[in-house]
Parts: sequence; C-alpha cells; structure tokens
Amino acid sequence: MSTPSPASATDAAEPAHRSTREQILGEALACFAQSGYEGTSLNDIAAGVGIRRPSLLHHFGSKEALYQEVFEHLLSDWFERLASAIGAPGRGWDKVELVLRAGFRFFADNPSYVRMVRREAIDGGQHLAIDLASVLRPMFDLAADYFEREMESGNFVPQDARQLLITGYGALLSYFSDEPFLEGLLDVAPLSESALSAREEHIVAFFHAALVP
Amino acid sequence: MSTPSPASATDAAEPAHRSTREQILGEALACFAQSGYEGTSLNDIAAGVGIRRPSLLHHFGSKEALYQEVFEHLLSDWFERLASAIGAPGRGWDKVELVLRAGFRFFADNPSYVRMVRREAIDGGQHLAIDLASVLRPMFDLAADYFEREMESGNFVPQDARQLLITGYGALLSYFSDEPFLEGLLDVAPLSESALSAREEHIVAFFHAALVP
DNA sequence: CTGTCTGCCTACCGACCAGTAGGTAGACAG
DNA sequence: CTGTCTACCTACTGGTCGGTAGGCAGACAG
Repeated sequence: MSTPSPASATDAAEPAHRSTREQILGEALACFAQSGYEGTSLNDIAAGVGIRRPSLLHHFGSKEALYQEVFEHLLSDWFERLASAIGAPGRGWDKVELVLRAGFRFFADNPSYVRMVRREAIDGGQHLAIDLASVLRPMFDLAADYFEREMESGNFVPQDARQLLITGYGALLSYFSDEPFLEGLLDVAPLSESALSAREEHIVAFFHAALVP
Repeated sequence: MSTPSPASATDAAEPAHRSTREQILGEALACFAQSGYEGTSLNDIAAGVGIRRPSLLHHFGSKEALYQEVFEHLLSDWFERLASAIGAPGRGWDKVELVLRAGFRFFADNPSYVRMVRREAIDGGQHLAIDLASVLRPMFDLAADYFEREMESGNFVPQDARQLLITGYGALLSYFSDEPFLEGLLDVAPLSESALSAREEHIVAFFHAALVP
C-alpha cells in the first residue's frame, strides 16, 4: 500500500480496550477496503496496530486466513440483520421498504465492508474460501419469488423481478463502495448523516415509484 | 496474478493483424480488468502477448504509463459516444432514453473497461494521473440541471436529480463490473446478447416508471 | 524458585516485483 | 559493405512480499 495507513475508518463503534486480535481485525478491514487484497501488505496492517508482522502472524496463520475471517465475520453479521428484517411481520410494499432500509443501514454502519464485498464481486471471489454467489443465491431466489407473487396479486407493477433485484443491489452498494469517487462528484461528504438520510429516502422513494401502482 | 492469463476478453472487435503495441494495450485491458493494478504483473501482460517483460517496457515506459494509457484511451472513447448521444436532437424522456442506451451499449461493448473504472471508483483513482471525479463532474452537473429543468416544467416527476443520477450510474455500471458475481447468481451468462437486451429494457423501463408522470 | 504459556521481537528465507544494462538479429538507407 | 534503427532478448539490480526460526520478557501455577 502506498499511503501509510487509514489508521481507522469510521466503521462501527469501538470500545475503549480491544484485544490485539480485535484491533488487527479492525485495521485489516480498513486496509483491505482501502487498498484491496493485493494492495494491502501485512506490514501495513501490523503498523496500524503498532506491532510487527510476525506478531500479527502469531494471531492469524496467514494473510488469506485473516482476510477470510474479516470477510466471513461481517458476512454473517449482515445475514443476521437481513434475516431479522425478513422475519419481521409485514407484507407487500411495507416489507420491501423494511428490508431496503435494513440493508441500507447495515451498509451505512459498515462502509468498509461494502468496499470489500464489491471488490470480491468484481474479482469473482478470488480470495474467498466460500462462493459468495452460492451463499447469496437462496436469498436472491426467495426475494425474486416474493416479488413475483406480489406482481401476480396486482400489488406490484409487473416486471422482471430478478432485474429489479440487481438494480436494487447496484443502488444500495454503489453509493458506499464508490464513496471515494462520489466524494469528488458531490459537494457534501457522502457518509455524513444528512447525505445518508437523503440517499436512503431517495432509494425508498425510487423503488416505491417503480413498484407500487 | 494467480490465473495465468485471460488471453483475450470478448471486448470490442479486433482486426486480423494488430501491432505489438495494440496487442499489449488489449492484453493489459483484460489483465487490469481481471486482477486490478496491483494484482497484475507486467510478466502476465507480456506473456499474453508472447513477448518478455523488457520488450513490453520498450513500448511503454512504465507500468503506470501503460495503465494510464489504457484507461484514458477508453475514457475518451466513452466521452465521444456520450457526447454524440447528448448532442443528438430530442428532448424530455426521449433524450434520457437515448443517453441511457448509449451508455449501456458502450459498457456492453467494453465490459473490461467498466471493471477498470469501478476499481478506480473504489480506490479513489490511486493509479490515475487524472482526477476522474473532476473530469466527469461537468457532465454530471449538466445532467442534473437538465433533469431539474424538466421537473420544473412538469415533464418529469419532481425528485432529487443528483440522487437519481447516482442511482442510474449504479444501475448501469454494476451489471458489468460485477459480472463474475452475477454469473453465479443467475442462470444465464450476463453478457449473452439475450441477457444484455433484457437488462437494457429493464433499465429503460425502470427509469421511465420513476421519471415520467 | 522452576516450568510453562502467551505475546511480542529481530533476523532471516525464497519468491516475485518493476525497472535497467547491454547485446543481438533483421530491415533498410546510402 | 557500412551505419543506423527497431524490436526483441538474457541477465541483473534493489526492493518488497508472505512466511519461518528462534529468542526473550512477563504472568502465572505448582
């Protein structure tokens, strides 16, 4: 990595005292999000924590193992939050809005993770032990079925459900993954609370307009 | 790069005989799109062309220079195509549809380039000599003004024009940049002609629904 | 006090990187 | 035949990478 260290991205909250292991996970998330897998060296991460590389490798057996632990830990957090939104009562548009907002808020809380996911989506999951598409596909199919049922019932405007999901995926992720680019395109910081809520309301309104007759 | 070489992505058409220089540019585009700047070594590119690394460096002074030439060459192609769509006659929704389709078709013709652009958007343009956001911003502001005028005239549904543009950006780019991921999520190859035209029609219909009263 | 475990260190390894030095074979000009 | 230019080569440089070997200091148990 060329730039020394992002020190700490603004993701999530951090308790006053974290174990070295947790500090490594946090710094690794920031570095991998900032510079990608190949662009991040273990020295960068170790320096951000204030230890040497061999000490880091005392906690995580390899660079790959560290990367996968960061990725899969946050993936399961995301799944948990999504599942609780899906499990919540509600139907029709209300449920879509709930899931949309839950996804948005998770991404807003973990922008670095969105950038990691996006990098893997571009690469085809080169550095992952799991196949991201296979893991997400059941949820994708379930959502598509849900949309199709609501369209048939006349609650939603009929259209290609899978295309709609891909568009939603792009609308949600791109704002966070491309934040460094959007930073230069807009006059406000994309991750400021006011910009975030404007973005959230736009996404909800946009999908409402396209879905609800 | 771990995988030996994509040999040739399906981008654009290629004449029977290309100069070594052009072959290098083509192979570099494929490799940088596939594996990113840090993930691609000059050996990978040279091997794809069938020469050695020092011979490649005879044509391009450095890795950075090669990368920037690939990037800026396609950026100007994109600008040209966009400008001709913007300059074409038409107003209101027809013009939006024209620009949307022109953008989509350029991306469909150059999927590798979309992946390069997306990587730079995530990185914040670390490997570029130019500032991508600054270059694109005049066009972004022009488009926002156009939408706002049409909304005031009552031709478009009133909404946040800049948010709309960001959503359009995400809808167009994500389908191509994340093609390796979508490949595993869908049953059809995302870049097959039938899938492409389905995607194009969905995007056009989706924005029509959100914009036109 | 002694043995063991944890967390960190310095010093090193082989592999690979981008880039350079210097040479060669062929085309073409005079 | 000679000089020059282009396109390529092998061989090397300094530097960085991930990972390993081995040691050391402190905590804690018996």
